[in-house]
Amino acid sequence: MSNEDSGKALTDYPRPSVAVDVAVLTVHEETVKVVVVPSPRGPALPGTFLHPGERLADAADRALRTKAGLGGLDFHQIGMFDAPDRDERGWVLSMAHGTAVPPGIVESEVELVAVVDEKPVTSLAFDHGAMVALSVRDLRDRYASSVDPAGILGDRFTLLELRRLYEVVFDKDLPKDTFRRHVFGALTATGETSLAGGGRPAEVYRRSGAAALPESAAAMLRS
Amino acid sequence: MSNEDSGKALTDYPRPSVAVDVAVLTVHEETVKVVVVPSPRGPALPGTFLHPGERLADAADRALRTKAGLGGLDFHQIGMFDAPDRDERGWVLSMAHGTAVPPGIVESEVELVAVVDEKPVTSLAFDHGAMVALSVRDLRDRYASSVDPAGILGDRFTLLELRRLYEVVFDKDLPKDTFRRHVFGALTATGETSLAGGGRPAEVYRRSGAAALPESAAAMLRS
DNA sequence: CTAATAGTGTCTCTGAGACACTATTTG
DNA sequence: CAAATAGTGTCTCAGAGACACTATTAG
Repeated sequence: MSNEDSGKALTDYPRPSVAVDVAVLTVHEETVKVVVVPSPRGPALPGTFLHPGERLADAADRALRTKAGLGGLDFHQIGMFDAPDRDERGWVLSMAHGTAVPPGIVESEVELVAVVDEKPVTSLAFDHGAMVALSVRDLRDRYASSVDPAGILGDRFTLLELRRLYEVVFDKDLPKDTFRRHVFGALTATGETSLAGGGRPAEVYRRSGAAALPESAAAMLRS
Repeated sequence: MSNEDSGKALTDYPRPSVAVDVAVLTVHEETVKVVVVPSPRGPALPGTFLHPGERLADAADRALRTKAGLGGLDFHQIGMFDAPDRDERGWVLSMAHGTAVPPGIVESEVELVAVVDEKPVTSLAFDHGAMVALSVRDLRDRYASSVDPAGILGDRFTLLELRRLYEVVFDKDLPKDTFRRHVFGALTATGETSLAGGGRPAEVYRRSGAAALPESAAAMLRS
């Protein structure tokens, strides 16, 4: 905020309602998907109004718990959507948040909508489609500088699983040997192996610490 | 926003005041600086309360015009600051915005505070110091992918001027030949020359179109 | 054995960075 | 002329990407 508006007191202006909406992204069946919930205007992102004195991230958490059965995620602010006519019910600002989760923790009755080319394939209520688009870009930015920071794969995974995840997130094929050399420094081998592939067992890795990727990895991922 | 909160109407909740604050960055005398204005709590970013039905960017523009004599800039949302106790006068959320300007357009009576290591050297009111820090990071992100997108140098400049600007923004020395090869593709020669240096005249360039930099430039700039 | 997948040695070629040389001005 | 700055040719070395080979499983 600021110094006061030359004599205007805080209460002099009508205030907007402030809401939060959350784009919960995941990767399932080789596709980026987003959690949506039913609303009178069709599928929408889970959201809620901010309660008095509440933090935005707490409101986001509350919305996710009550509407999608998801709790304890960490949110990123994506952008404040402030078109005065974005909600016919009145003046409502909404802070869009983004997060990502492993597909397994989304309950089966929660609906997932595929996201292709940064756009949900089903059109969403309000300006929620634009929120999803920005969330996907944010996801890419974060995945370009760190190995699976949202833990979509959980804490143990093979290089094949990791590469498939990155191919879906960045929507491009990635060569296995080059990919391996780019991410290897950010991983720690667990000693375990996985036979999921059907051929030679794959080493199982976990993220090392922050799992930071070199700048060169971002160049590879963004083409 | 979202589907309504199960029966709660829009007016049922007390609403926060919503403010905007703007970190106007510039580069002057080899230093990143930020525009501050006086406030009862000491130097603060220019800001104001959002008027009914107003867009955040319009409020930001209004704050800058009335408090710093700057208009028509383009703003980037930096983050919503929402600590319930961030303003003792009440519950005030503030959307921090960032922008950058050529030093020449800042009127001489407007105060500039140097920003070192992403922190203003003078402590600012409220959480404005944190807003400045985030704005500097945003500035770096934007300058890493495009040539002087905010036009701090105006539309014509020599490579020396451009390199000095980037050295200040990224706080590191940049080799002249390597720097030149990284940015050259994003520039168009004007045919004019500048004698500002005192030696051989320097070619004057302008940004070509979007002036997008290659990914490799980001790697150089971020070390 | 074959098929399938995992992992790596190695080659090539690009290009980033360093160095130094040439070019063009002022005094 | 010397001094200062601008611009570039060239060398080297790292490393990205491609290819192909070896490794380890199942059947």
